[in-house]
Amino acid sequence: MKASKRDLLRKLDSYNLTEFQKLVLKETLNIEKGEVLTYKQLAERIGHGKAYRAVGSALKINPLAPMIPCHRVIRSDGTLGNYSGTGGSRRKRELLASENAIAS
DNA sequence: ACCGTATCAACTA
DNA sequence: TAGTTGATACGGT
Repeated sequence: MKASKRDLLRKLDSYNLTEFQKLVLKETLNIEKGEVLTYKQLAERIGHGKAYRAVGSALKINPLAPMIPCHRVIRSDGTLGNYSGTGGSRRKRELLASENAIAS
C-alpha cells in the first residue's frame, strides 16, 4: 500500500481540478471493492443527481486513473461504458470480472 | 433498434 | 459570452 486513500485525496487537491471534479473523484475513491455504481447513481451520491454527464467528464480527466476505481462506474444499462485507461473498455471488463465477478 | 431531447460542467474561439 | 463536446439517461417512433 504505497498510496493511501488519504494521500490520493491530498493529491487531488493539488491538481488543477475544479471543485466538482474533485468531488466526483473523491466519491469514486470511496467506492469499495465489489461495489459498482452507475454514472447516475454516482451523480446522485454527490448531490448533483442529474449531472451524470459532468460526472463522466470528471472521471475522464481523472489524474490518478489506475489508482482510482473508475472502472467500478458503469452505465445504467448495465454496459461498462467507456474507459480512459489502458485497454479501454476491454481492460475495464476484466477488472470488473476480477473484482466483482460480473456476468459475462 | 434508432433518433431526439434533457441536463450539467468544462473547454475553446 | 456563445457554441461545442462528453466515459449518460430516458422517452418517443
